[in-house]
Amino acid sequence: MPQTHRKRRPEARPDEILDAALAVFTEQGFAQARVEDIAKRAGLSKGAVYLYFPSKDAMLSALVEQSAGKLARAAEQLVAIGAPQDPETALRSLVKMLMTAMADPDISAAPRLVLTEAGRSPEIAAHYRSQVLDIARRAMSALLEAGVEAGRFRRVDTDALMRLMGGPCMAHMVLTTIFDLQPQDISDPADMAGAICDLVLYGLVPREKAA
Amino acid sequence: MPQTHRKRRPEARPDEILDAALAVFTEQGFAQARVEDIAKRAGLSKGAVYLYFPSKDAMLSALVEQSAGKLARAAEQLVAIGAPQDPETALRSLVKMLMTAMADPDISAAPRLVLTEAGRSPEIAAHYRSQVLDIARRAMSALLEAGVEAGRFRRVDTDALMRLMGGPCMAHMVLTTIFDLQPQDISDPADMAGAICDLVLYGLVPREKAA
DNA sequence: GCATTATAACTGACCGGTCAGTCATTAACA
DNA sequence: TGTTAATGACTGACCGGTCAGTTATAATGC
Repeated sequence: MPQTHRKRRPEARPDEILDAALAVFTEQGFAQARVEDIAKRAGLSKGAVYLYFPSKDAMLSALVEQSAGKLARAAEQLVAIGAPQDPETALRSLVKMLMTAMADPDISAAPRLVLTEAGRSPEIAAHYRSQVLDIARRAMSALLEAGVEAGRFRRVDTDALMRLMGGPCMAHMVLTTIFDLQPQDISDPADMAGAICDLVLYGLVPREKAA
Repeated sequence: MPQTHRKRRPEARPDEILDAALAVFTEQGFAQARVEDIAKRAGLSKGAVYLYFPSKDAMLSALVEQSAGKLARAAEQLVAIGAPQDPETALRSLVKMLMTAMADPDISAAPRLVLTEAGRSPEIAAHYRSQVLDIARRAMSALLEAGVEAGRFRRVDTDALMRLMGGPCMAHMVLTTIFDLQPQDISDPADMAGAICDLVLYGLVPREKAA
């Protein structure tokens, strides 16, 4: 048997397995994904996977843990830098970033898994909630406060604003990845982000006719 | 009635089975739900279920088919009646209805199943897309057009507006049912709908400072 | 009315396939 | 030679779907 010299790299294994797991979970969904397929893709046998993870569920948890917060922290940083100078531009950048991220299957893979699997696993839900939703909420709250302070924003409800910005991004993800709408059927994420920010910033009712 | 052994009621069976299926799917998720449990809950044996449905998948499809469109048609009707007279109030009513529906676990059960299972079953996705999304889009488009005609709304992008109204409702559903946020952790759906409509109608930027 | 036959609703043991997780064994090093 | 990484055949549980058999009800004959 020709020696595949790809052995003895225990340090790198966990990440390799998680990469493979993300790919297979994304392609097949968690329940349909077979551990053996994950192992194959990582260049291992099934048994070896169990040297690094105690169960299939643990792989999902680790995956969520790894990717959860990455995006939220990026958003947090973007707000921290941009909001004090120009809250409006910061808001636009934030939505554009989020929308673009959700349109990218690689980036949205983990949130998508959470969406479909969190109902089955309360601990994943709780983890995601604290690691992502809470961070995002803090960032949005800070952004809004900066805008209000600067007299650029009305003092509105943080949660309403958060859902108004986050909801459409989630919708974009659902439409493209779950309902499988193709790019030609759906607006470019950056354009959509722009249109949504325009609407939220300036309102549906014309300015000259404000009630 | 004297006969507690309620048997032989073939006419009522399919609906009884679907009711049971919805309950079990909602509690356990589709993959985890056992056909035998559905049968038990419907007061039947597993075999009998297969007299009425050819497969477990068929039960899910029938369920989606049954409930899909109900909400969309209600929305369509609400718009058809309200939009010509007062587009702004119609929009508010529409969002309130949607948000309240998504906050009710019984009503949102089917959409939630679609969200988690559509990725696995392209035909369910396609069906939901044509029966619900397309109807909703037409209604929103008509509402927007009526408002523009009446000079009450700016002419904005239909899809952006749709996502801006639908996204937060979906978010509400996800937060309450998937992340299991309790009523005390989250705004009342009607209040949230009001806050969101206020924001979208009048914009985040104060009127007196319009750019 | 009552007995007999026919029919359709229903049952639940069973089959076949799948797959997470285990473990005896082997290969690769030091 | 001892240790560690890795293998993959195997186990056991699970569950969707089937079907031979059972039972309630209706139809028919007398």
